[in-house]
Amino acid sequence: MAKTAALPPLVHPAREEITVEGVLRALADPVRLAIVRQLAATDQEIACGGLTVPVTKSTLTHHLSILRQAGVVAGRQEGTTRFNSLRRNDLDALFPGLLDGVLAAPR
Amino acid sequence: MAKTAALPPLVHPAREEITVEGVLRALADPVRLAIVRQLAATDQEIACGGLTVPVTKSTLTHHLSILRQAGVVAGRQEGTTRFNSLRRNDLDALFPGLLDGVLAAPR
DNA sequence: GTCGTAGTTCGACGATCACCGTACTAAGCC
DNA sequence: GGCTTAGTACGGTGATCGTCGAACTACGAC
Repeated sequence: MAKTAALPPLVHPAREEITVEGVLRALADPVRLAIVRQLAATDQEIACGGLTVPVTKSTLTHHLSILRQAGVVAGRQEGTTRFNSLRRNDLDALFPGLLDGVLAAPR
Repeated sequence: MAKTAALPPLVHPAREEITVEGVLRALADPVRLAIVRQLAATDQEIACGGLTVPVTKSTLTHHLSILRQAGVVAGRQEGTTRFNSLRRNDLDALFPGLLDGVLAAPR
């Protein structure tokens, strides 16, 4: 049948749907924090394969899914590649200072 | 024998010992977030019994212990009463904006 | 002394979570 | 067509977590 629009269900919460607790929960994991730091450091999209994390692909997918559902990162599909970016605007608007405070941390 | 100094084992991490991840983990729970919000709202010490949370005393003790170990709250013993306060200075110094961002959240 | 109050400690239980390997789909290239 | 690469979906497992009740300690008042 109509074949296309193949991929992108890719659900993201609207800005109003993002909760502090969800964001905190998402950030409260070393792997996910590392992902967020990398996204924040480059300030541009990074494909899954471009992220440096000490877990397997399936676990990485899991973490990205959590970050996406929490509203921390956005995903954009292009071919077989999924580009991830930080939803800095939304987070700064909702919780001003939170992200910067986290990223300002010593490590 | 030497009778006193009865109280304060009560370990708190030094400011340098506080980690972002620990703080995020501590805040990533509805009950603990409620505790922090109450402490921030009154901006003064609150005894365990003065906190309004939907859990039993033993669970409350557990949550306060986690918050204390993470460096989010400080505990001061006085008689049988334990007074808890937010370590706002330390948190603001380490992660400027983090706490305010969390507290600024809609709910 | 006895009693009540404030809070902690100790299991224990159920739920959630992070992690993995395997199997799978989709796109691009030969 | 077949092959490879990018990433997801599906169990499954072991660990951690939030919760509770019961037993306990410490202080204060009577």
